Order: sequence, then C-alpha cells, then structure tokens
Amino acid sequence: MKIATFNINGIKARMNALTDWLDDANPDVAILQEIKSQDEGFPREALEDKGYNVETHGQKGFNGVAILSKLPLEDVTRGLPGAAGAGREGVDDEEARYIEATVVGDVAIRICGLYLPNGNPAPGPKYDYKLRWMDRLYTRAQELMAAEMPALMAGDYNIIPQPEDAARPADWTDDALFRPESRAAFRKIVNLGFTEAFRSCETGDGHYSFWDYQAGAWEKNNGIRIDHFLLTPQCADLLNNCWIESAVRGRERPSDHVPVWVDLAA
DNA sequence: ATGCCCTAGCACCTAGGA
Repeated sequence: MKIATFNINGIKARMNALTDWLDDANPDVAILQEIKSQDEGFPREALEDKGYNVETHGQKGFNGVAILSKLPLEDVTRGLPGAAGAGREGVDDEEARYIEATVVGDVAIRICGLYLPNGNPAPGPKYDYKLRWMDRLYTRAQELMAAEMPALMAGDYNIIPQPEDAARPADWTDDALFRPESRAAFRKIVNLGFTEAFRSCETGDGHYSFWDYQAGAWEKNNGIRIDHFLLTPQCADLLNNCWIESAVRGRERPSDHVPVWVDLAA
C-alpha cells in the first residue's frame, strides 16, 4: 500500500495539479494539508469519480486537512483532542488541523493527518499555541502507542528535525520551525517509540519537502524537510520504503511542498 | 535589515504562510 502526505497549499489553486498527480502517482491513500476550503467547498465528487473515498476537516480560507483513500475509511474523527477547556472551551479547536481515519485493507491501519501550527513569530502567542498543540499531539501519540496497532501520524509538522534537514540551517536558528523547544517537542513524540520513516530509509543532507516560493529557493535547492511520517512499531514492521517526490516542485503552478511517500507491506 | 512569492477572501488590499 502506497500512502503519501502532501501539503497542497489551497485546493482551488491546486485542483489540476492534484488530479494530475493522482493520475500519475496513483496513491492508495493521500493525506492532504492546507486545503484552505470549507468541507462544502471541497471538490469531493471529482475525487470520488477517480475512485477515492474522501473525508475532510476544513474551514474558510486557511488550514484544513483531508484524507483520500481507494480503500474504505472507517471511524473518522476530526480535530485533535484536548483543546483548552475550563471556560475557554474550543479555543484551540477553531483551526482545522487534524483528522483521523482507519484504512481497511489486508490490515487495518489508523491514519492520522496533521497540519501542525507554524508558530512564527517566536516567541509569542502563536509559538505558545504551537507548543500547546504539540503537547496535545504527544498525548494522542501516547494513546496510539498504547494501542499496539499499526498506526501512522503524517503531515506537515512545521518542524526541521536536524540541521541536515535544512540547506541553510543558520537561517533558521530563531525560527519556530527549528528552535530548540520545537525540536525537543518533536523528539519527545518520536522517543515514545515511533519510527521517523524517512530517516529510517535515508541518511545525509539534501533531502527536502518544502521550498519557499521566494528568491528562487527551488532553483537553488534551498529547502527544508518538514513533512514527516511517524510510524508505531506495528506499522514500522510493514515499512518497505519512504521517499520524497521532489520533482513535483518543478511542475506547473506547484505547491511549495511536495509529496512524501511510504510503501507499506499491507 | 527587508523583501522576494503565493493563496484566499464580503478581494483591487490584507492576513497568513515558513
């Protein structure tokens, strides 16, 4: 089973690029971020016509996540549990950044699609929100680990895990994507026992999943690796390969992110 | 030191992105 995560940066601007990619790459499951659309505005029927089951968690204008799957999707949940409560109910839930579903094939696999807050400028309230969100993700990750089932958390983490994951790490020193607290929060989740799929298959620098639109970043290969797959041990047992489809960044009207893939023996 | 560029929206500027 081939599963890709892809921050498409707006479904309205990217529908042609998305359908071209689906036709060409034929993922069994596509985990999408930044659909920038409400659920009712998402082109569900056109994707269903391509053979995909479609589940979305959108909002107007920004954010928004979705899962497309050729196999049935069950037990869909929307939103990351644990939003700020105590009279401030739902404060952290106004942003549509998280969706889960179980893909039912030979093996049932729990798929968690996430769009982690950017957090800039840091420090500040947006950075505080990012770190709180990562705390909540840690709690959900603990539950997934305790379930001892094949599960993966995939998406745009907005985290550069290590210096070799940026072409110019010095440019990111004080950025919310690379600050020590951000990287530590990511490691805290990984260290529960998750496999970071890409790094279990590939070492070294020069592997990126995002290139800014500005200043010719793609042409200079000035990228960062911020889109990740974390696998529970039961899911890591199924891992055949993980790779980044960087060529997509060179297509017509591309997203600033590219698809990251896992191939699972399932 | 700043902006470069792109998307969406009660749209011809602004907010947000990373």
